[in-house]
Amino acid sequence: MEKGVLSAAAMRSALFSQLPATETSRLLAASMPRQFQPGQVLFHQGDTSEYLYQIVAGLVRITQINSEGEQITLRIMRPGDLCCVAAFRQPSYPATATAIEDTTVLAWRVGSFVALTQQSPAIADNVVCIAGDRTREMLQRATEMTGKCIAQRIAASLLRLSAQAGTATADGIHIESPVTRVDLASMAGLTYFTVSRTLSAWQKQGLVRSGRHRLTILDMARISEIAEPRPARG
Amino acid sequence: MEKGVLSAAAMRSALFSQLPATETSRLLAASMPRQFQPGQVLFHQGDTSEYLYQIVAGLVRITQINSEGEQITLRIMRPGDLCCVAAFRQPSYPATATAIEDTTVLAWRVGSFVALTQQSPAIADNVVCIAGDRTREMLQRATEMTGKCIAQRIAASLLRLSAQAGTATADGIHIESPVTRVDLASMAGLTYFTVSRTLSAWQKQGLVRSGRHRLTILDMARISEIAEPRPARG
DNA sequence: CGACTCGTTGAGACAACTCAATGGGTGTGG
DNA sequence: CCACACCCATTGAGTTGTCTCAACGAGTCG
Repeated sequence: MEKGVLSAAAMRSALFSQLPATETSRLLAASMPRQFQPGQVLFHQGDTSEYLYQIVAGLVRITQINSEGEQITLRIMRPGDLCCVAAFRQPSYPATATAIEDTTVLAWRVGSFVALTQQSPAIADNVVCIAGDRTREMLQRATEMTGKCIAQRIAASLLRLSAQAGTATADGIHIESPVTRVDLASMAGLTYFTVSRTLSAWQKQGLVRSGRHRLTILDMARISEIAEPRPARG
Repeated sequence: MEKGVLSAAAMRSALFSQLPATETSRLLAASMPRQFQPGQVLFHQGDTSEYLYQIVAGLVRITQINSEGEQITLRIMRPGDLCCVAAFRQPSYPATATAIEDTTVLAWRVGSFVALTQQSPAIADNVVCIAGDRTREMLQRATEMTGKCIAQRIAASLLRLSAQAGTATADGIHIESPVTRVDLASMAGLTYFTVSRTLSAWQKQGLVRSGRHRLTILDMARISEIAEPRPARG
């Protein structure tokens, strides 16, 4: 990918949002473009945090190992997302990031990135926004996981997944190849089998269309309703 | 509480950490001390976010309503904690905060706090640190909840609770009155009864001492081991 | 066309939930 | 000072729902 295209793509992101031109160029100047192939790991859980990544193209799966030794998919990162806010001022990465498509990122050394935020209130402000957003999402996720009803957890994970890795089509939201129901299961903290059963049932009801390596949400409204039975207060 | 004491207490916190004197006084000048009695609500989930709070004394329970309509305890906030980072640049509070002891806070209007962070890189830096920390914690929590084994979830919640609301005694970590096993159940996403059963079993093994409105962790090491069976990989 | 992989489905086991009843502290009023 | 009532915690029995494991079916690739 060419440098101009790369920075153009990067600038449509929360990190670069509403930044004065000087800050934008400082950020870009300090960044290093890097490429990852599917399966390549950007960083491992527990590694000393050296780099921050802004995803420009591709898809990245963020996983954590739970106490039973299973890989839990926390979220899918897409172009525009900043990886990983939780490591920002921490000694080590809290999770593992794996490219699941050909992925292009801008990388910053943690030290230089911190220096930039300290020099530029505008950048710092954007980082704070992103961090708040991410915290809120994880808060939400932690709450969702406490629900007893499995269908709700699957529906909630499905919504999350569709927002993070879905593409809109005529039929509905389409979730493509590298993201399988294995991801769905590991996001919802369930078995494979249970997810498969639930999706089968939903398919019979016309809520989703599910197949080999692909998944389409046909009736977004009802999936949302399953995830959140009583329309959220507030 | 007197103003001097109040600010002295506030300054031993992540928000004020390593702040130049000018920033400290600006923060303090913009703050308003407020008092809450047990049961009083600092803010409700879904309310427009008007204030940020730094807890100076007391204890605050952060809860969220899950899709089944149950109150989930997300964490307990203690003196030094900043409430709530997740609302920082968000239109509404993502959770409800309730005082569970007589609680003193410093409050900032969101607008003036944002202005301060935009003027002061040092403050912004601290906020980012706090947000990163909180995100990491919730990330961890979301992962813990995916575990099938109930004992692990209870143990993990117990550790979290003891860190957030425990006091060290000769016997072990003591978790006192306003935090009951109802909290523990709602943190772990379990029923009352299941938590009670598990704690009984642990009491027989001498891991905890559990009673009316009080709970002491006697064998921290083994509780940790239950929470994290295979010592976390690095 | 055959081998392989991914997804579905079924039967049985087991663990947590539901609900009800009992036990034990704590505080109050006689 | 004792007895009662109340609240919190414990325990038990039955039910439900997910997990485990195994076999089957379908789609994909060579």
